[in-house]
Order: sequence, then C-alpha cells, then structure tokens
Amino acid sequence: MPLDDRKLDVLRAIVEDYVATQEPVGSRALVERHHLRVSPATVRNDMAVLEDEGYIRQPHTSAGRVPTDRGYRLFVDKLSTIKPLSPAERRAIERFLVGAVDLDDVVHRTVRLLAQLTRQVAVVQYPILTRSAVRHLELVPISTTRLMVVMITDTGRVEQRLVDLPAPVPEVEVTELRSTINERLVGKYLADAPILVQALVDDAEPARRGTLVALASVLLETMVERTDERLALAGTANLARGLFDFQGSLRSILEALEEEVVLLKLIATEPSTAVTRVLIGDENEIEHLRGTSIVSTGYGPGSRAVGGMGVLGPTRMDYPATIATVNAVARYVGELLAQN
Amino acid sequence: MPLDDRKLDVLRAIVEDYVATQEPVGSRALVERHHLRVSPATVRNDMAVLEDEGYIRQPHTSAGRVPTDRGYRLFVDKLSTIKPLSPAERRAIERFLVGAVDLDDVVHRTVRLLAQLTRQVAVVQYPILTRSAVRHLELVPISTTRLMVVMITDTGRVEQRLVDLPAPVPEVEVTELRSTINERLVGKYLADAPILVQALVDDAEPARRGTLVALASVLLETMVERTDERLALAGTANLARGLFDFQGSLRSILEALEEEVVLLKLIATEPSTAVTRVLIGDENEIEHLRGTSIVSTGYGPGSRAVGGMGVLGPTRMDYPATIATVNAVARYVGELLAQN
DNA sequence: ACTGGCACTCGCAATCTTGGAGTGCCAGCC
DNA sequence: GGCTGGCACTCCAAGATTGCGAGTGCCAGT
Repeated sequence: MPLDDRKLDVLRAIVEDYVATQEPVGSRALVERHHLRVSPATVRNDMAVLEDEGYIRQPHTSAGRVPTDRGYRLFVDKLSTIKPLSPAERRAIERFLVGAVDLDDVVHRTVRLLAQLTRQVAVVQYPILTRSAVRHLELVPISTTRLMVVMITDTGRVEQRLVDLPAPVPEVEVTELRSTINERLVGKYLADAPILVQALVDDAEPARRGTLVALASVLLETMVERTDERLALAGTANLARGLFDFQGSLRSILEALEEEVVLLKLIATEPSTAVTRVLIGDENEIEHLRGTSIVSTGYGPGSRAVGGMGVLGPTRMDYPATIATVNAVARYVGELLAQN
Repeated sequence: MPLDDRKLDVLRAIVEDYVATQEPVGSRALVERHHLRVSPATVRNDMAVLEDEGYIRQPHTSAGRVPTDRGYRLFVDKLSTIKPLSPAERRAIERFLVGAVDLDDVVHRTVRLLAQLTRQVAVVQYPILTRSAVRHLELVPISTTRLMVVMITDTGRVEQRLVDLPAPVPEVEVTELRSTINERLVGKYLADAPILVQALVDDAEPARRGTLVALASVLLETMVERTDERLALAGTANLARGLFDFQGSLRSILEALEEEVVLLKLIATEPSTAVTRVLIGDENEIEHLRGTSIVSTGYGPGSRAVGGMGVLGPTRMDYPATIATVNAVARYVGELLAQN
C-alpha cells in the first residue's frame, strides 16, 4: 500500500526528531514540534501503518517510535534534501586544507577535518596508484648493475624501487632509456601500465632486451602490484560520545576500524563515478559494523575518482548534513589535487 | 619508617592479585592465595601501615585494598622481576616480523604485534631522521636547472626533494657533485648534517658555489627540518575491554591518542640509551592520560635508539610481562634494522 | 609480635513502588 | 471515510528499601 503524503511527513518528522534527541518520539511531541495540522490520535494511526510497513518500530510497548534501517533508507532516498553547508563550514574546509605541503599532509588534514565537521569517525583512502597517472619517471644509476626507479604520480605519490640488472649498462644508455620510458609513460594512467610496459619491451632492440625485461618487472611491481592501499583514520574519540547505544559493540567497532582491508572495501569507489553512497545499518556486510551507517564518496582531480573517503557513525546520524559535508570535502580535495 | 620484608611481600601480593582480578583484595584472600605464614589480622595491620605510607588505599570503608600509583611504582622498582617471555611469544615475534618488505611494513607489523602481545594500545615511532645515517645520496638531473635529490638512510627511509639551480649545470658536473657529496656524507649521521653540508659549501670552488648553496639548503631541509615525526598506532580496541575503569575517560584517551605530538613526547627517547621507562598514572603529564600507564623504550640498530615504541594501558597492568614484551620486541626490531 | 574474635561499616544487588509517557481502540463527529 | 477526544492499559525509569556479605579496626589473650 502506498503511503500518502501525511504519512511520509510523519516519517520525516520522526527521523528528524529522533536524530536530534536520540529518544523515541511519541505522537504528542510530534504534533507539537512539527506543525502537523492533525491530532495526536491521527498521527498514532499513521504510525501504526508505518510500523506495519516496517519503517518504524517501538523499542517496547508504550514507548515512542524509532526509525528502522528501512525507515532511514526511505528518508535518505526520498524525504530529505541535502543540507547546504554553513559559511562557517566552508571557511573551515578552506582554512584546514590550505597549506598542506605534501600528499601525506593533505590526507591527514582531510581526515581530521572530516572527523571534526561531522563529529564522527572519518576515513580517507590514499589515492589508488592504478588510477593515478605518471607525472615523471626517473632512472638513477646506483652502480653499473643497479638502478633506482622513482615514479611520481599526478596525485603526488612517490614510489621507488631498486632494479638489479642482468648485465652492466653504461650511463649513456641509462639516459636514453630514461627518455624513452618517459616518452611512453608520462601522462598515462597506471591502470594501462601493463600493456604499455609490455610494448616497451617488445619494441626494444634485442641488445637491450635483457635490461628492459628486468626493468619492466620492477616497473610493473611499482605500478600495479601494490594491493595494500593505505588509509587514514580520525575521530575514533567520537565513538565514545554516543556511548549509549554502541555500548558493548564499541570494542568490535574499534577492531573493525583497525582492519584496513575491511574499511577499504567499504569506502572503495568505482573509478569513473564519484557518487555518494549511504550504507545504513545492516546494509553493510561487515559483521562488526552492523548498526553503524557509512556515508562515502570518491574524490580525485576532475570527475575521476582516485580514492574514497567517508564517515562512519550510528544509524541515527544527521544524514543530510553528513552527506553535504562529505561531498563538500571530497570536492575540495579533488580541486586541490587537480591544481598542483 | 622502612617497610620490613613481610610488608613488602604483602604489597607485592596485593599488586599481583589486583592486576589479576581487578578487584580490591582483602586480607583473608591474600593469606589464602599467597602462602603467607601469618593470619589475616596480621596482614590487616600491615595493610594499615602500607595505607598510611600511601602505597595502597581503600576505595571505600570496608572494601579491600587497591594499589596506589606510589604502590605500583615501588612494585615496579623494587618488588618485581621481569617475566621471561614464553617460547610461544618468542615464536610469535619472529613469525610476525619475518617477511616485512619495507620500513612501512616493519613499523605496521611491529605495532600490531605489540598490541596483540600486550593486549593494550601500542605505539611505534618511525625512525627519527636525524638519528639515522646516510646510506646513499643520489642526484638526478631533471632538466639543466633542476635536480632531484634522493636520500636513503640506514633505517630504510627514503626522502626526495627537488632543487632549482640558479644556473644550468652540465651533466658531467652533476656526476662529480654526486661523488663528492657521497664521499662526504655516506655513513654520517643526519644530526651532523648541518656542519658537514656547510663544510661542503665552504670547500667548493667559487664557480660551483651557487649550485652548492641551492643544493645545500634543500639537503638540509631533507635531512633535518622535518620535525613532524610520524608514528603508528594499534590496539585501541583493547581500551574497550577493561571498560570498567576507563568509563567516561575513554573518550579523552582516544582524543589524546589522535594527537600525535602528545604521544611522541611520551615515547620519545634519548638517542644514546635504550632504557625502558615506565610512567605510572599521574606521573605522566598529559591531562587526558592521567590514570593510564605507559611502558616505553627505544629501538634501533645496535644500541643506538632511532625511535621509540611503547604501550599504554590502565595503571593496573601486568608490568613485569609488559616490560618484558616491549623490550623483546624492541630488541628484535633493532636486529632487523641492523641486518639489512 | 602475632592471633582469634567480635562489632561495625558500607557497597551491591535484588526487590518493590510509583509516576508518567505513550499506546490502542472505540465511539462520536464532520 | 477520515479525523478526534477520551479512556483503559502497558511498561519503563527512577527512586526507595532491604538483606547480605565482604572486609575492616580494635582489643584482649597468648
């Protein structure tokens, strides 16, 4: 049965009040605070329907109503509009991120900013290597049979590896190699690296084949084989604020937060889109994080997402505000990355 | 008044029991569990003295006794012997650290290991740059007026910076510079860098002065000006275990843990010594960490400490075991760093 | 110097009581 | 048919009360 407008209004009111007060909301209070033009009794009837449909529930008989995961879902999808950021918040974002010196700094500042603005746990993934592009590649002769490869990406990451060469290579040749490689790879996405590097090997003069094969394997390792993407975390102290509902699960939440792999899965994004996603309560599949909600999005220069970021909090969070904040911060960081 | 042997025995027994049970310990239980050859009444008299002297206290009249910070201090300094590690623990340490691929990996594994073994919050500081030695310095011409400086330290850290040169420098000259610099700096501690780099500039031929000055400033920046030492954290979930006594302060503890600067102060070590330190309760000066104890030590190749590591837990922790574990892990990591 | 005994203290947990908020339902009203 | 006021009912939360037991301090006796 479709819910009429008033029932939706009631649901919205319940979500808003519950998020604000953290207490089950009753029919009388609802009518008073939101100027619904009906009596508490009417609201009660609507509530009964909403409960039948699974959008709200009673913690116990004769208590007020509380939204269910399903209720929050409907609220987020249909009933809420994203809350615009206050000027103070905009200023905070700028002030916080201006002056970051390197990638590490950007990520750290971002995650702290996010935690502070949302008053929740924030997670920021470092830019994924395979979605970055090569800005510069450097070959450094350490000895005649050892090279150091240094790669700088457009997101500011720097990676280096040592290569053991099968035979000595004169320095002139290294210089040539350097420019060849740079010609071929600079500006290219690392996701395309395997093909490009293979082509490099295939096109090489036979005499240089050996050197290039050694180099290629290390290049690939540098560019794609790194699966352990890192992330930064902040605001765990905020978990202890709403101590009331987390209670015993606080421990397992903290445990889950230390499992980087788990977290990565949650905030991972598709490369192309930068859509904001909201996982509510049991929608997320991590056992220990049941009962928490996650708002996450991608960020990167332009519309390309090179990493994810998000916040984690109780299901009864202020979704409109949180979504707005996460979006704003992600957009701002994206611009920052595009600039330099 | 000096405490006689039996009173010290009583104090030791109280500490051990309280650490084990987390409950105030009474005179009867004490006599039963530790085969003290006296009656409960006698123990009570001893307890009264210990309480007068401030080593133990009663949470409330007619409850058992609990050690005070002062009591723990005496226990740690005089009454306990460091508990030898179990073979299982030794094996765990080796298994955990073997196979670490780079410095980042070593630090991460170490901190998790420490958290797991002690079941407390673990902190590991990355090797301090100024206490490392130069293993290799590389100059890479990016263009005729730009160089990339790459430095590798003996602790495995890699740092790189770009230098803008005042005038074009031919590649031959770069090669010469590279060997000169390496001759002068390889094997030297970064703490000595300022003097050595200055000497380098002073000794240079006037024609090269400009280049060297530019280079020197960047070198110094790379070598010493980085004050923001990083650290890794693990085991915060363990805080939620003993929920009982942390209670309201959990939040502020988590907050303090996110303040890296604060933590660094706590586990920072003198460069030369690698003494294990124990801070008990209010002995530590961080407001929010009152009521927690910290066991920390330095680690590094040989007897030189390049960084600190430690664990943080409730004042009623198992000091002998914790101290032993922290020491063992630090020693092992030191060996690991010395090897490669 | 140590011990057994005894009166006393006091926190804790269990039980009970009470007040109030909120519901569901019904009969009446528009 | 949808809305409303009224009413009986439910049940949690917060206080008050109580009994129990662990533990103490002290004293007299060995």
